[in-house]
Amino acid sequence: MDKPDNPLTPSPLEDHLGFWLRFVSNHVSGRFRQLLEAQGVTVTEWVALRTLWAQADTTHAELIQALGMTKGAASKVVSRLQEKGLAERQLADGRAREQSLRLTDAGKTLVPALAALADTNDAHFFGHLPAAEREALAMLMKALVQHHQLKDLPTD
Amino acid sequence: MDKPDNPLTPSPLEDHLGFWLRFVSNHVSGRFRQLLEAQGVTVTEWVALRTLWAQADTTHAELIQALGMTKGAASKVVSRLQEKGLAERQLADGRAREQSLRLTDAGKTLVPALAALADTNDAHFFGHLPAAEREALAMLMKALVQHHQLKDLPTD
DNA sequence: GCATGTTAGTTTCCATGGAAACACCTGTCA
DNA sequence: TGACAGGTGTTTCCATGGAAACTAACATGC
Repeated sequence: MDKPDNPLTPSPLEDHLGFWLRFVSNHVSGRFRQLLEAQGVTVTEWVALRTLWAQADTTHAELIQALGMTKGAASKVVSRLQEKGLAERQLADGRAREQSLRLTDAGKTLVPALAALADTNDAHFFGHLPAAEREALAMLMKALVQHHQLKDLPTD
Repeated sequence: MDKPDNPLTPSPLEDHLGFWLRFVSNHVSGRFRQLLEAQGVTVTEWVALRTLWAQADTTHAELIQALGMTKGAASKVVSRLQEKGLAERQLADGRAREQSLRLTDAGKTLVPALAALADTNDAHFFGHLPAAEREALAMLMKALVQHHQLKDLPTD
């Protein structure tokens, strides 16, 4: 955090809060990725599935928003889910272009199982912390989001 | 964090600490990525440059460790840095295979500038927080790393 | 009705990283 | 010395995502 006293001796990576956040965050989602992998699903696909679950008929635009990806990438995610038989595209009523996205029965069955993995993973990493500490961390993250008006989650 | 009362209603993504960590972390490194991009460097390349800076003659193995990537990917990073004229490979004395990696003069000039960007970015996101809060967050992240024995930073 | 600009979604091209095959060096042991 | 096991680094192949070109449908004005 502190400014280097001398530009010739750049501050070490570990001096940055961003470094530690990224370090932990990458491990958390990395482990989650492995759990999902065993179910044949990527993290991106999980977010998409979770989004489609939340709302019966989801718009392509809404999915883009939820995934924080470009429309091209989002389109490909849907195609992958379709190939896996987990979701399907349907034409919105009357429209010949706008789609409404929805889970297949297989998708509907899978989501709760994957959600359990997400719960498990979060518990694995943070379960040992006292509730107050977890709450404080969540509050701080949300405050940062609020303070900087951070919008959608960039998948990166 | 809390277990869902009913598996049919999976807990929302936002209930997970991992979600918020990832949300913030991705924004932090996303913004940093943009800053670096203006200098023609990727985040991975920055970490590599910073590593080579810290130690005059770095081993390929040490770089792999620092980047948290596979040796193949690390090899490609070095090639990119070489093409950009920022680093170079040299054969370790006597050896015909083992390399010692080092910055070029251009690389040495660039690192402090990029380090300033890193400082700037961290300050941008966390500078408004009281020092105690920043410290607490850093401590918590380091404690998590310690508790779970997290090793190198997975680039993801 | 139809031309034209806009919008929704797809496809193509490129960059990056993991996995694994590959190429080659080094050390050891017979 | 010479085979061979293990280590070091590169290359190839594949998956994923961004950027932008592209396609098709829709709306609007004439």
